[in-house]
Amino acid sequence: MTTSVMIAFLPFGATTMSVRVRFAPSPTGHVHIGNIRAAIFNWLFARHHGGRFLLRIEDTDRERSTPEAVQTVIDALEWLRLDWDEPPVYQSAQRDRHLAAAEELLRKQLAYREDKGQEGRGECIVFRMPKRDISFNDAVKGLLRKNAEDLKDFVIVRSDGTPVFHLANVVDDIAMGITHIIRGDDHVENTFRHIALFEALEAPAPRYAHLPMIVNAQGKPYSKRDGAAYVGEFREKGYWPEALLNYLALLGWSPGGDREKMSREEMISLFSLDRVKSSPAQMDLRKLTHLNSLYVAEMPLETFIRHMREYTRRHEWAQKADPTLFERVAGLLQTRTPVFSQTEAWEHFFRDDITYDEKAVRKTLGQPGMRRVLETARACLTESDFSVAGLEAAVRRAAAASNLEPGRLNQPLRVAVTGSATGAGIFETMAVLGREKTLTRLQKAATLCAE
RNA sequence: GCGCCCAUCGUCUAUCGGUCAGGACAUCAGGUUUUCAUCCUGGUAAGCGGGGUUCGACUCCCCGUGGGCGCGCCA
Repeated sequence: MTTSVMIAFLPFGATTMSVRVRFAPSPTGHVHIGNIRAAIFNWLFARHHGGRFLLRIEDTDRERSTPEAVQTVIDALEWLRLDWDEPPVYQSAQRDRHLAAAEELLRKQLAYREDKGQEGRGECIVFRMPKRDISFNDAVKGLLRKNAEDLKDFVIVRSDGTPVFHLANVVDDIAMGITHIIRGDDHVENTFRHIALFEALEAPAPRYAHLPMIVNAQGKPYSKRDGAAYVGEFREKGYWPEALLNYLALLGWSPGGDREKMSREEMISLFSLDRVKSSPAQMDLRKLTHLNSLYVAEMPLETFIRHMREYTRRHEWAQKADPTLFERVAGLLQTRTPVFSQTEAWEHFFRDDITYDEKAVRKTLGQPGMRRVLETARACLTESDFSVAGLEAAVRRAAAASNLEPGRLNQPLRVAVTGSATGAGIFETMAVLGREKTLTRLQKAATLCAE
């Protein structure tokens, strides 16, 4: 018999009780991807069980915990639509409660005052770890056990009178009625202490689930230097929240089988802690981007337009862009936009001057006789209407007139008109660009051509 | 150093003792397309090593090896 039976745990089955989980970030000015992933799992778990998802701001570090930093957390959650069910609890406001708990432990001889000498000035309050083994059944890692001799007493109130993380955390969880704690792997070792605290405070311990870390290619914790690491960065780079949510949910969890792309409703109904892996997962930006492009491609055009307006706002060319033209370009480029921030293919539609890709120019316009070929094309296009079909016919005529196979003229035209060798269909592009711009650019491009 | 945890294609994963070890990203080769991308078809690619248990092990156990986490008056 292990001692774990002596510790009161909340009932095992989530169905017979109302689930209350929490996301408890310390506001630092940014929300790390690993943290938000913990929030996602908590949220999915709560929604799956019809429970409550709560928010607790661990703002005990007064230096860093500015209102702006708190807002960053709120923004991240709102952006991903991880809604919480009760007003946020601010840990800094719970101090009396924390200290009262410490006093109670002191009274019960479960904690003691001590002057540790070191940097401390005066006495701090130390929690007395029970002299026996502690074990608990982690929902993802299984039975975890720690021997008594590996568990040391620890400080719960500093000599300056401020409560330490462990105390605050447990006291708040009790006050908030938390039933399941779903958090990062790095907290596993703390759990033994926390369980002892729950017991000492005569509260049933919640069920624990420790999520594997998100790591980089070197197996180290994923950080800013490995690419985007904060929620805000993903947003800036133009990832769609549904795609990021989907991708992050798949990091360490899988519904089984081949399911990958899922709506949030599907994830909610499929989610379960026992399908969470216990090995670390490596972040793969390429897969995220691929998933994102799928989401972008399938969203309603109006939604795409709305977001592209937002993402292009900082570009000068977009500020004065004709709304109708903007919409037509969006229609042309939606399926080739992996992330909202990728606007290279947009720019030339809205500018008078275009920049030519040197390599593309050399390869196409640099061909002998190209100046005459373009002049012929320009003549044919001048006579054409600017519908897609009309343009295609005109280009075919121009190709024939220059003794070129059908299609051989397309790339030179593309480079002449857009400056680039890649892009949407050339007929569609010219149609959207319109007669005036197309013809002007063709004329201009002649100067870049070989004789 | 001590304690704990982890280990399937390059990456994310499926598999709950019996599978030609499946899917996705990436990659390669074809095809479609007016370019690129998309899309379609196909290919390369995995059970860390060694012992057990079992008729049978990726799956269970043990020992290695490798990696991670923890060991604060940080959170």
